[in-house]
Amino acid sequence: MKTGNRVARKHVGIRDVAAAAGVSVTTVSHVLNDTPHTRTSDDTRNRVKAAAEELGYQPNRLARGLRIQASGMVGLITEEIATTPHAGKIILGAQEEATRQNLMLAIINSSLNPAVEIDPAGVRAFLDRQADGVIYATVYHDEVNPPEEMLGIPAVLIGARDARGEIPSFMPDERAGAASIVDMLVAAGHRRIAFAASSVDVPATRGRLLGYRDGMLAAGLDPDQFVAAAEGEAKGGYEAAARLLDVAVGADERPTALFCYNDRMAMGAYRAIAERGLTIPADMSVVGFDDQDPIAASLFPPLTTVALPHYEMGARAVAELMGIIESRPEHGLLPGHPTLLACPIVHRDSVAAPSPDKHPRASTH
Amino acid sequence: MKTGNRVARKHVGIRDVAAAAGVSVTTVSHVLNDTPHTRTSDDTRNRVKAAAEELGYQPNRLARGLRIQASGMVGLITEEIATTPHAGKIILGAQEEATRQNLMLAIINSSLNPAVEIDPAGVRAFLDRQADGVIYATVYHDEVNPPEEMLGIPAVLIGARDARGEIPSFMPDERAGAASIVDMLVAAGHRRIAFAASSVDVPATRGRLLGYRDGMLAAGLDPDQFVAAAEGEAKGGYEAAARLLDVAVGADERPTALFCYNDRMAMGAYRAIAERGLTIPADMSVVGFDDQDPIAASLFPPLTTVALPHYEMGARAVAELMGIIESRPEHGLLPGHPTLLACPIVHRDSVAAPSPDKHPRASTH
DNA sequence: CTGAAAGCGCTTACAG
DNA sequence: CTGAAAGCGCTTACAG
Repeated sequence: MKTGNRVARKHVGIRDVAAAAGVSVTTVSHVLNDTPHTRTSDDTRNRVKAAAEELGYQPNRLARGLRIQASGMVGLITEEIATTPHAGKIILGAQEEATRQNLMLAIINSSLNPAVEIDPAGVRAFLDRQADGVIYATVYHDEVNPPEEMLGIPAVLIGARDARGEIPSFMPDERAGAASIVDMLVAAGHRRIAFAASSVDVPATRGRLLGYRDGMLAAGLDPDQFVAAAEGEAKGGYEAAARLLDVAVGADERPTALFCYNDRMAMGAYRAIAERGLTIPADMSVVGFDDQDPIAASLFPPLTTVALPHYEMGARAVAELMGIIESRPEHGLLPGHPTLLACPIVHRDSVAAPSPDKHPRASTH
Repeated sequence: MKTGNRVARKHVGIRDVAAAAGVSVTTVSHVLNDTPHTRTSDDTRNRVKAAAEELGYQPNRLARGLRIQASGMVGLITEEIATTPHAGKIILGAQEEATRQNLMLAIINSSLNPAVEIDPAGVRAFLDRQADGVIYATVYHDEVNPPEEMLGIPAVLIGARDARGEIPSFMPDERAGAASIVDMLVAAGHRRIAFAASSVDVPATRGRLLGYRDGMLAAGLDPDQFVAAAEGEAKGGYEAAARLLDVAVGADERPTALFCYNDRMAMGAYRAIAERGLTIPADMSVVGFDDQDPIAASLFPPLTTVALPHYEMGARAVAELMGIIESRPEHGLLPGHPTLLACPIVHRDSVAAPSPDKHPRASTH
């Protein structure tokens, strides 16, 4: 009993399966892995599978990894992003795609905020751990200089393009997203569409402003008339909205729709609008950007906004990484040409057609 | 050249270091790992270290793991939590503590929301990968029934206690947090402190209500007079606040402070208060719970609230896990007795002393 | 103080 | 169709 039970709970290895099935470990490996170019009699296969099942055999991935020189693990480095709201969706997208690809996702948060220089420490940590590839997700930068460590290995960027043009990347198409929501406003009948811009110079600031201008121009509208910039927070939204609403007191000159740089600004704008006795969306439509949880859905009324493709960036990044690892870059994606991912509009209740009937003067002008 | 360069970029192993230093791999291993009970001459040590440095040697963790039967990786399973706002901080805390412990953190999101039964799939995935231990983080449940897979291995729970009482866990001390913020309100001079409770029956609902009552009772105040329950969202906060404010129209009977079940409800309460022409905090102090980003800081005025110890739960969980792995449970923590972590107050600008001077009648009553 | 050798649990030419 | 054997890169008794 002493001898027998001592090993009873021991880990069952391929050797145990082989013994149980009365075959060699070679054969066990072949049938369990469906090794190509290998024939095995049905009888043998069944015996092996039954034995493996019976013993609850789980191949040791460490041993397998050592042998085939691949850990089956990819690393995700998030740059201050784990703390950033809803960037959890990048992690979620990456993790779920990793599972689909039979990969394990490990993560490291980079404390450094390099703006343009990527922190090599996280990359090295993953390399020490035999990661098969690495994803570096930044808060939205334009260009980034990846460290040397990233150049020799399968790598992909999220939220920033590689300045050297060697590493593939995925970024949100903020410009097109912004343009699409002004298109939507135009289609709803709005002509005086204001933009509460951000005063901080980040790529998103430029992209969304450009998109606003695209949309206005496409509709034959003046892209300069109703633009005010302020800090990209609730307070800034309040200020920008106040300025935009107060330039023209008359309802027939006032914007009928307000596009805010982000949802937090929209939150502030809601207040400025309420203070002026105006109702959303009856008197004023407002839209945001980010689909930031829990703001967008919690506002009165719930905010129509454009969503960032966080989940998709995470998922696409690991799919692409897997492609590189197996050296078949997805869709022949060109390194250095970042892939822009669509930012879809999320329709809620803050948009309505303008109501000229309430201000008949507008039509007599 | 052909022969020489072919292997130039090849991975450098312990054998290469041994050769370069003119010693055996045994010795290299001993000096690089500072193996206990092992003497090595300083001269040899230096040669080995220099050689390792020179060659840029990085031990292969897979090989090491296979040999010592420990992957150096721990798994974090998050139950729908990756999507949940600011739970990213659990991941962050776990990751940073893992790095401190020289562990790698891998994550899996559990799609299943079992309420009381934990999804074993994630646990199994980690076991297949030779994880040294597993952390399961739930959205706040009271008790949970871990699958058999978790029983035999180092494991810890976040946000829920093990019904069987075998797995250690960390949970926020919501009750004490709630009590502490009413204490604070009392200290600021408030006596009529209302509570906008949640109508959904989750542990947090009970804990926070209990804490409110503790605080009121401790101050000799009636814990039943000003309580209204509604959905734990902005809308519910609006409704509950409206009810609480309208019961007594007179300023001398109205609550002077409102404690909301969570920050989203506080967001709605802000609106109800503004609609009644009241100012925060001059006419009405309001506090929330969760310190939910970006609501709490974005409100006008910024909301004083109580924070959940997300980062700490993540960090403590991996520290405890490491203790179990090395079989020295931290502080002799008793399994089954969950460790309650403090929920600190985050002071912002939504609290002031009540202003009886504005309503002199109050003192003449 | 140092090293030869076994072995962790797999995969994979290679031979039969 | 099947198996014996080498080897992935380490660590660790054990011997000297």
